[in-house]
Amino acid sequence: MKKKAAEQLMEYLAGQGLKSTQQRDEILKIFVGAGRHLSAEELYALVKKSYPGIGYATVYRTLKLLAEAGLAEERRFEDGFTRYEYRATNGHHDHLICTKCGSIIEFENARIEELQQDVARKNKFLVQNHKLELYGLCAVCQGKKNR
Amino acid sequence: MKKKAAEQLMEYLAGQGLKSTQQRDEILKIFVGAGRHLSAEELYALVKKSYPGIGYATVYRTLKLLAEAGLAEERRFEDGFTRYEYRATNGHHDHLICTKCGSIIEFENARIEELQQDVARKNKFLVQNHKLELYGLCAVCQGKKNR
DNA sequence: CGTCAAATTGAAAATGGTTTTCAATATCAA
DNA sequence: TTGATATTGAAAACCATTTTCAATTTGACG
Repeated sequence: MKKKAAEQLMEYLAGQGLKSTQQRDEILKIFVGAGRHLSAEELYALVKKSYPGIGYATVYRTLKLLAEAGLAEERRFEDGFTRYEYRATNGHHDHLICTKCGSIIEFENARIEELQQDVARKNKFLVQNHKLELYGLCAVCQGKKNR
Repeated sequence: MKKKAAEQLMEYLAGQGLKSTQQRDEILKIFVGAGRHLSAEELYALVKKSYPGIGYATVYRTLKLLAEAGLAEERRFEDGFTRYEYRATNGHHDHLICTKCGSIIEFENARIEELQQDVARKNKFLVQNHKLELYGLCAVCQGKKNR
């Protein structure tokens, strides 16, 4: 029984006494439709096409809003700026990030998660969330010659 | 046969045609002495005590230099700014980071590393380095009441 | 030892991603 | 409709980090 993203946003807004706006709907639609990790800048460029009047600030604000609403996840990789990923129903996952072309592959590994819990337990640490990123070369980029 | 940090820096500088300066020596000494992850700001404050004339820019520049020389490792956690860690002889390790007090616990887990390689292999990905961070509450902070 | 080109420094200005301000506009409960 | 309140876009502000630039150090060479 998956809830539609638009619907989920609506509920969150209502619950917080916030308002539904054209901009928020449009941004969410494009964000979900993109189906990949987007930076505020990339999303701004995309939204601009169908909603030319959109402002940079609104994209930033909406992205944070979506994160609060549980619709987006904020991620900071090593390239300096924050990216957001649509939080679909599929659970947590980690990333393989190509340092050459920037492509991102997602993966999940239950055994690794368990081992993480073991480590936390040994340190009497209560894990709220975690981040695992493997940086390197994707299959395509390994083939290319350097430089 | 561990090499002294100061010596290692000297060698790097010589090899690169760079110069040894009082500031660099002082910064390195304090950095190594601190024995923990430091942001540029924190290090600047520490160095200021024994070398009041030090400039912010010099600390930033030296930190990058130390990273290039292999003496420091650059890390970006989720708190917005970059921290540096003295790269001792002990190998790679990952982090448990307390979201309340900011304390950092290091750990190593060979089995997790192996599983990461398995994941990479399955995706024909060549790992150059990785980052694993568990965010949550340390033992001390779990005891405190909220707010 | 002096010289002097080249590297380094500190202060201040610049950068660049992100956030805030503010006046104008849109939303929505009544 | 109205009115109180949230939202928007543009521009300014933020803030960690980087760069600029004139003055100062460093170190190879004579």
